[in-house]
Amino acid sequence: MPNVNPRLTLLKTHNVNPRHTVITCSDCRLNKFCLPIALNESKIKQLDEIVEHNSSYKKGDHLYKKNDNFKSVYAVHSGSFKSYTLSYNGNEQVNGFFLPGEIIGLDGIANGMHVNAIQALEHASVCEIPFSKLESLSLQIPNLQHHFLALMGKEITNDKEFHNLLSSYTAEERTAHFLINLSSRCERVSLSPFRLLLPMTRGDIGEYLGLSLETTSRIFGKLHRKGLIAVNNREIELLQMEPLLKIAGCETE
Amino acid sequence: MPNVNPRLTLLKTHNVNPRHTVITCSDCRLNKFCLPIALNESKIKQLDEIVEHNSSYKKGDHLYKKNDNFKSVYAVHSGSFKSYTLSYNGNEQVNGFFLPGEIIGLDGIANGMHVNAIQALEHASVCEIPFSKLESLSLQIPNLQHHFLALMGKEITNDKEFHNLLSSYTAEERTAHFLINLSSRCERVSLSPFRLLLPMTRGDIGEYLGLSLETTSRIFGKLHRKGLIAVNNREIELLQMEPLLKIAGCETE
DNA sequence: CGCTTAGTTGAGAACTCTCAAATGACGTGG
DNA sequence: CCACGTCATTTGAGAGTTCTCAACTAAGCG
Repeated sequence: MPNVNPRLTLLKTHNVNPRHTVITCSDCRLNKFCLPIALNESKIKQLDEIVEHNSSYKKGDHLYKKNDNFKSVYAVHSGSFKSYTLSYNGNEQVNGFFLPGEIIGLDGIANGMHVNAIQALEHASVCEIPFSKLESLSLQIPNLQHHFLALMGKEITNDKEFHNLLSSYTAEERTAHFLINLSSRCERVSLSPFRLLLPMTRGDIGEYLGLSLETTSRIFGKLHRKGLIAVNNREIELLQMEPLLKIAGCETE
Repeated sequence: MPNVNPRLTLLKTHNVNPRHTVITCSDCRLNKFCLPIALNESKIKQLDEIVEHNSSYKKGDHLYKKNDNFKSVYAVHSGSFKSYTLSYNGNEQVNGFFLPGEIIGLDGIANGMHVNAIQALEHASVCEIPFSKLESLSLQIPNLQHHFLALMGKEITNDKEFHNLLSSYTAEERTAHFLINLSSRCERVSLSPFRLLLPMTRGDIGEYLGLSLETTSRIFGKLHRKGLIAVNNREIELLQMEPLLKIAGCETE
C-alpha cells in the first residue's frame, strides 16, 4: 500500500483508489483501532467473512438518512463523514464527525431505524458490517462481544463528556476542545496531530459545538491572535498545545 | 405488594420497606421495562441468579464515585439518582438522572472505570448486576445480548438528542423538554405523568440543562405565568401538554 | 472568468449569567 | 413544640457572552 503523506491524507484520500488498498480486515492499516481490535488472526478471518469491504462515497453522498431501516454498522475506511438531524424548526443540527477507523450507525440499534443522517464530507469509503451477523458472531466470539460493548460504552462516555462541554464551557473552550479532540483522533490513525485539514465547514463546527458559524470563525481568529494556532482556511496548525489543552479543560499533569 | 399512590411515589418510596417488596426479577413490578425486558420466564430465572437484589441507599449516598472500578451495572428499583462529574475547575456537573427501571453504570464499560459519580437524590434501592456475569449470560441468551445492546443504543440515541437540545434550544425550550421527558419516564413506571415530584434541586436541573439555577427558577415561573404548569416547590403539575410539547420541540402530529 | 459557496468582520440586539438580597422549607436540638 | 440554622428557591439589576443581521472578501468550480 502506498504510504500517503499523513499531512495530506485527511482531505486527499480520494487520490488513493480504494481498489488498490486493502480489501480485508486482516490487511487493513486500521485493524488495530477498528472493530477487529483485540481479535486474533483466526477471529479476524471470521469477521472478514461478514464484512462487506470498501463501498465508496462522493462528497455530499448520504450513507443513510433519518428513518432509514437499520441493517448495518459501518467502519470508516477513508475520508470522513458528518452525522446530523433536523431540529423541530427544520434546521440542520450536526451531532458528530467520523474519521477513519471509527464506527457509524450506532444510532439505529435502539429502534431498528436511524435517527440521524450521515453524509460524506469528502470522498470516502466504508466497510459495512451487517448488524444481525455481527450479533450472531458476537455470541461465538466473547472478545468481539466485549469489544463491541466497550465501543458503545466509549460512545456513551464521549457523549457525556460532550454534555459537560455544551452545558458549561465557553465558545473558546469548546473550540479548543474540538481542535484537541480532532488532533488526538488524527494521531490515532497516523495523521499529523498538529496540522489538521478540516473536512467540515465553519457552519458544521458551529452546529456541532452549539455556536453560530460567525462565532466559530471569530474564535479561530482569537486563538490565532494569541499565537496558539495558525489558520489558513481549512488548514489549522496547532502551534502551542499546552495552552490549548488548558483552555480545552484537559488535565495536563 | 401495596399499591402506592403514584402521585406520591417518587419522593415517598422510602416509606415502602424494600424488604417487603419483590426480591426477584420474576416478581418485580418493573420487569417489563427493566433488564428482563423480552425475556421469557425461564430466562428471567437465569438472570435472577446473577442479580443481587435491593441494596438500599440514603439520600446523598454514593452508588459509586468517579474512578471507582467498574464491576457492575445497576437497575434502579426505587427512588432516584443523579450522575455527575467534576469539571476542570472543580465544579459539579450533573449529566443524568435515573428513575426506577433505568440502568446505571454504562459509563464504566469503556475503560473498566467509572467516569461519573452516582448519588441518591432520595432514599433509593438498586439491583446490582455483575457485568462479567451479564456478559457471560449474554453469550448464552441471544435475546439478552440483543436487548442490552438496544439499551446502550437507546442511551446513545438519547445523548444525541440531548446534544441537539443543548446546542440549539433556548432556556425555555430546554426546560419544557426536561419536564416532558421526565413526565414520560414517570408514566412508563406507572407514576402520574402530570404531577411530578422532582427529586432534584433547581441547581441540579440547571447543571443538567446548561443553565444557571436562577434561570431554571425563572423559566418555571414563566411557564407558570403562561398557565402551562403549576409550581409548588418540588411539585410541578403539567397543566397544558400541547403547548408544552410544542415548546419542547416534540412533534405532536 | 464569473458564479456560487465559504469565511471574515462589524454593530447592535437578545439571552443568559453573576451578584445580591429576601423569602421559604426543612431538620435538629433545646 | 418552638427556635434556630441551613439549604433551597425566588426575584431583581446590571454585566457579559453570543447571536443575528449585514456587508465584504476569499476560495472553489464550471
